[in-house]
Amino acid sequence: MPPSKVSREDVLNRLLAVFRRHGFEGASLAMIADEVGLQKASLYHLFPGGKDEMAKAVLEHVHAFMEEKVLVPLRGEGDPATRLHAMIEQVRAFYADGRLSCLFDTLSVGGGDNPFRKPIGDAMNAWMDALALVAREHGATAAVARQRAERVLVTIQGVLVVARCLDDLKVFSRGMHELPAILLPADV
Amino acid sequence: MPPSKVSREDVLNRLLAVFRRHGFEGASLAMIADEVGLQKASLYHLFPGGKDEMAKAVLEHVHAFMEEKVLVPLRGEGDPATRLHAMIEQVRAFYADGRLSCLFDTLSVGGGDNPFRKPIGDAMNAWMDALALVAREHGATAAVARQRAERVLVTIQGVLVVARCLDDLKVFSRGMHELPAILLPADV
DNA sequence: CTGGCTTTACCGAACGAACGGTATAATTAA
DNA sequence: TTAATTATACCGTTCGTTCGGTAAAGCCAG
Repeated sequence: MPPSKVSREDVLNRLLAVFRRHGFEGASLAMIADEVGLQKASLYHLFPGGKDEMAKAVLEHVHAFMEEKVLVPLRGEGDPATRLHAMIEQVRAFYADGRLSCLFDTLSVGGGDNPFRKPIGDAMNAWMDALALVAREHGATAAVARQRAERVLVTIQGVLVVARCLDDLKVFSRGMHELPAILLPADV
Repeated sequence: MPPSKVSREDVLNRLLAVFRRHGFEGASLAMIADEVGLQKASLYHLFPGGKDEMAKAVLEHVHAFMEEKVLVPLRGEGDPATRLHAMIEQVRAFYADGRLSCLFDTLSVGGGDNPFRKPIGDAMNAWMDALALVAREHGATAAVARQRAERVLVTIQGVLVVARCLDDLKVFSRGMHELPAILLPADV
């Protein structure tokens, strides 16, 4: 067989870049093929299910990435503050300091019949669980921990949208800076 | 002349509903015509500039609505807490308690060449200014007031995205509940 | 080795459908 | 009649998708 022009990892990362930037409807096959560096027909060889399967695969790819780089460290050893800071650095990198949008945001638009909603919800819930665990270990009750974890996710998604709308990366930086105080406040 | 089937106000509100739900690329003219209750040709009579002009008009419509229902009350008389609560009620209604997405979010996806970015940024800045004014009157310095106003906007945008991704309206409600503590904390 | 066979990765060309957009005629209150 | 408004039909383009086919690497009997 001929050698792959691009590894599957690269293909998924480039698909991620297109979908997070233009959304599902906004990303045309021509645009995708151009960005990935393959012809449309080649994309259908890799993803027989077409555009839907590409987006699904990207969602799974992001989930695996998050599991490895975010959730495992969050659930790991060390004191809560250190683990949270590790997550924050990964989040900074993943969103390029606020320059890139969240795939969950861009792929969750559209009616409730949107087939991406469920995997997105699952991923977000997993993220929230891992954050709540850290808050619990810091001393919060289960209910309070969950509330604080939710605030962290709300802040991350919020700064991404506001930074994009205002075209101001500092909004993102400030938001990241506030996360420790949100999840692990000094009093209890 | 034949009577208008729908008032311009209605047309704009229905356009708003389509764009905030499906985004710009996701909203086809067929879908728009169906939702608005007009034929495509009628839409082009109302908006000769096509889909772009429709989205621009919706943005202006939202801006005018916000100016009247949100910014003016925010800048008006009465104590800061009362004015903020008035805004929160308007926000609740505008987003249908979290069921509807933010037009700024759905129309700001895509590259930086997106023509809607500027009006969106202007609208958000105006909103932030009005919020900062309230915080200032509550006793905060200009810098702190701006920071708190930013947190309010981040929270609103954040809960909208998270509520949509988790399909959980309570996220929105909880976020709205926290806004007074964010903009007008008890100390200072 | 070696030749043929299979498998795999990829591409050019084309498909019908839907896209955004535009003419032009029909309709209708003033 | 007239002018605003809507309806029908259609334009060229792009959409997502499919098909037939090419070429390179692995496999294995001779």
